[in-house]
Amino acid sequence: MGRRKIEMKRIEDKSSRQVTFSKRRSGLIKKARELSILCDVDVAVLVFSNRGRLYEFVNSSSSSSLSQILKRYQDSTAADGKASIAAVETESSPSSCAEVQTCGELVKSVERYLEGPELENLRLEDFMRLERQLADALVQTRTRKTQLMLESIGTLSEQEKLLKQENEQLKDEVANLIGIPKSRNHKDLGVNNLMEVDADRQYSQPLRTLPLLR
Amino acid sequence: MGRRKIEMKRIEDKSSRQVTFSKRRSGLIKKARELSILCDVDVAVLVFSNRGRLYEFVNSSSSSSLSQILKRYQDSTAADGKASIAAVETESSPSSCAEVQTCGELVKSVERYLEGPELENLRLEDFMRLERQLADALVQTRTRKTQLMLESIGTLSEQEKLLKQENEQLKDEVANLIGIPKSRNHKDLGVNNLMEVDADRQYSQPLRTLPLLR
DNA sequence: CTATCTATTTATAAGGT
DNA sequence: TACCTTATAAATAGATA
Repeated sequence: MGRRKIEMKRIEDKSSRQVTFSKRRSGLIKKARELSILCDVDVAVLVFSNRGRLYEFVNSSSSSSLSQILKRYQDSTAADGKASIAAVETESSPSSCAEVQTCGELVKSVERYLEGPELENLRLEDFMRLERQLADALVQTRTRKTQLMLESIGTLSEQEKLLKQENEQLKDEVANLIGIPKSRNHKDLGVNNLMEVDADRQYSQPLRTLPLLR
Repeated sequence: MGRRKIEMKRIEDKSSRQVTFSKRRSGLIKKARELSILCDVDVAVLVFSNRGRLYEFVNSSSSSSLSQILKRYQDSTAADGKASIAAVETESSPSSCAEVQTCGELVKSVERYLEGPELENLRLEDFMRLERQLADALVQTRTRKTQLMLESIGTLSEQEKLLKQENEQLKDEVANLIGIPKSRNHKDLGVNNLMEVDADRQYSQPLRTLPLLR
């Protein structure tokens, strides 16, 4: 429904993809709103941009747990967004494995709690409270996980940069030792090229999947 | 975009509302699919019909936590459905308040875990595992909550039945004692009618809102 | 990037089968 | 009930500011 028909495949041109994203996203959310009004039903639409931003529609009349879940989800991503800014300037990931014991203990207590016989003796109110608190814990856990992922990415990209510099230096040294047969030609330095490709992969893949893993 | 423009408000005619629901729902999902393809982004659309049926679109390329959350959500509601059948034949809710201590302890350990300084020393893998386990715990908690709600409803409906029987007996006794002015007429026994209405409300309202509270 | 402007395509309301 | 038809409303692709 424009000047001409378009193929149903990924739009390759970045800027027109962005424009289409903006237009169609608002169109989708408008349609969702109309559907919920005209037909008096609950509708939720979530759209994640490739940069991890969340655009959502949830009709307000649904005070259902669905909207609560989605709101929580939104909150967690909002928190992540702030975390991502902070994470860049954080020092490299500590990865001390000493405290895993604590994690195991927590998990065990959760499992004990949910599987033990005392489960039968709790009241509805207790479960509603527990539900809220578990959901909050889950949000916080996810936020921390994303933070760690961003830190990993930062560390890896630093390492990549250092390796590239080192490679350049080594190439220069090799060229000097041999005697400059040709100027720096990337094609005949297979090993170094492979390393660069590997480094790129480590750097870019987490970025592509990260918004999905929150 | 039809033969004529329509007002943006709930369609009152039931059958044309149903037709519009069907058409616009599929339109919305088509648009969501197109957006996800053209712009290479993750999109989720959830539509709940008034009869509780869920129509969804989640673009398949996202093995994301979003679809996982929604799948979990679906699973938990499916599990709840089975629980509802079993819950009717369960005995009345125990509501022993003795074990709340355990609940508080669990919550505290979760909070301690997420707020304490040892949080900084855990690795990414630990948080991914913790996330899964918290999500599972959340699903189980929600299932148990729904079960308890259904049990409450069952108990209330039992009580209602017993109260009605008792009322009938009392009416008969009163009629016999006074001397049978008229045969059992419901209209002039205002108090009993009020009780019946109340009992009905307690029974039917939770049923109507329950799917939203899962 | 954001907003407007139209020629077109697309969605769909009303009606028919 | 569910699926066609078609006139019309709405969305939007591409261009332009």
